[in-house]
Amino acid sequence: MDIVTRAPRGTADKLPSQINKWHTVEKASARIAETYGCKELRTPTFEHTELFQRGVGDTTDVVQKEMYTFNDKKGRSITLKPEGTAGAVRAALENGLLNEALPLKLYYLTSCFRYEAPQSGRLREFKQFGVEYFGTDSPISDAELICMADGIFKFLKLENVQLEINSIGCPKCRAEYQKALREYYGQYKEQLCDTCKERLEKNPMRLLDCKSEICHGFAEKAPVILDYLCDECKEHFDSVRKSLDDMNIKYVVNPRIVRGLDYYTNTVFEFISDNCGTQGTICAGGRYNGLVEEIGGKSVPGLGFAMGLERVIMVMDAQNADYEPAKKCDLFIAGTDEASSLYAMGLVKQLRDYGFWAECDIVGRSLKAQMKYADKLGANFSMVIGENEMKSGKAELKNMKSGEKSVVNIGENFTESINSLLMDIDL
RNA sequence: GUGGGUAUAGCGUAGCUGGUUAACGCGUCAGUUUGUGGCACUGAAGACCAAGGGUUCGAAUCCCUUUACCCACCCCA
Repeated sequence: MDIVTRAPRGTADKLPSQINKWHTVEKASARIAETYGCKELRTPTFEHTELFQRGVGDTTDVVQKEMYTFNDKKGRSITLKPEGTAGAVRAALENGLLNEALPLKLYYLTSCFRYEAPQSGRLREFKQFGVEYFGTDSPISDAELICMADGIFKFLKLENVQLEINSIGCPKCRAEYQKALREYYGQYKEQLCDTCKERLEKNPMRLLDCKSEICHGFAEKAPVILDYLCDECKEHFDSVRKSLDDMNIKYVVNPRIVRGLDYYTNTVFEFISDNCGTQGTICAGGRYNGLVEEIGGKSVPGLGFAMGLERVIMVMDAQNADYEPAKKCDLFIAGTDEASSLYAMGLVKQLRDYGFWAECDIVGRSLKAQMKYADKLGANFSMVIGENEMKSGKAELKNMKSGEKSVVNIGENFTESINSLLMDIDL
């Protein structure tokens, strides 16, 4: 196949027959976020590259290897957003949103772009639903945020989704912990895999989720971050846990969760399912108290999460979840000749003005073919207009499922005559 | 970047110990007597069998190369 007839690697068309799945998850997540007081924010698809270098972190894989970066015609370095948080923070700062009553609660639905090797549950363009809270440091807000994500999955009836939480502390206690990690892994340095040898200096926490057999083995006995939290961070984490318990939200503490984005502090969490290939994480997030300042604002605490919508849909597909049904045509009006087809078009227009999905023949089919087509559209009702009907001003409205017919006026008060009949249907 | 797999009509597949017009299901279109769909039946359109090269009298079928896609590692939502 020619390159122009093929979508770029790692992208996927969302076809009409599948679009109800997207509507289902997008509407559910947006509506639930709104019940938590979140307002929708839409930020540009691309930003200055520096924003992500600063926000996401210069040393992360996402920034180092996976960004779609290019120079625009004036030589500015531009990057397609690889995640949603940095742009949200930038927009909040730029537009003074943090100067109003806090907390500021935002949500967004957006495509993200990462240049990765595509596989199951991993695309180069993928869609995220995300939520960001700004201006609250209270552990209750961590719990509320997690509760929201949990609520979305419950609303969508996802099964076997496990919530894992951890705290990676503040910069102070993390430094202590990293020192301990370096000491621990230092004694096995020669045996570590090559990447881990490098990570040991730069970001020892990443050694914990290394999947090479040897490193993985060492991780089991490695020091645990939770033992190194300072009093404040420990108290925060305990409070978050208590709030979750109070809200009856089940979770497991997984001290090995290390997020790949630099901005996280304190609480981090993941919602995991084994129904989306080997990519278990369908939603992840946490607190990022240093990010706003890092990007150039005052010190304002923040926290948020992002859901990978393709993955959520994969899980729902695997679990045969219910999506909102595809819309069906309300009424098909068939014509028997040129004059009646034209008249049918006029009636259809009137119904459309009322908000109904009405159809008539626009390809010149025979009456029989029109009826077949009406059936394919899943039309709830059909009606045939011919010479007789035009003369008498009356036509038969046929319920396609039951076969019942009722007579309606097709003259002056057509819509009044038919309105209630169309509305009444509940097939 | 490293492995493994796949590539045949719009979609899903069969054919792959080489042999005349590449098959089937779904879908599309038309018809089964003229103004009524669903079911059934009949028929039609639609594929240079991913591309290029090689072996052979002859290749979708065997060999090589390339490309694309899928899956896994890595990393992440």
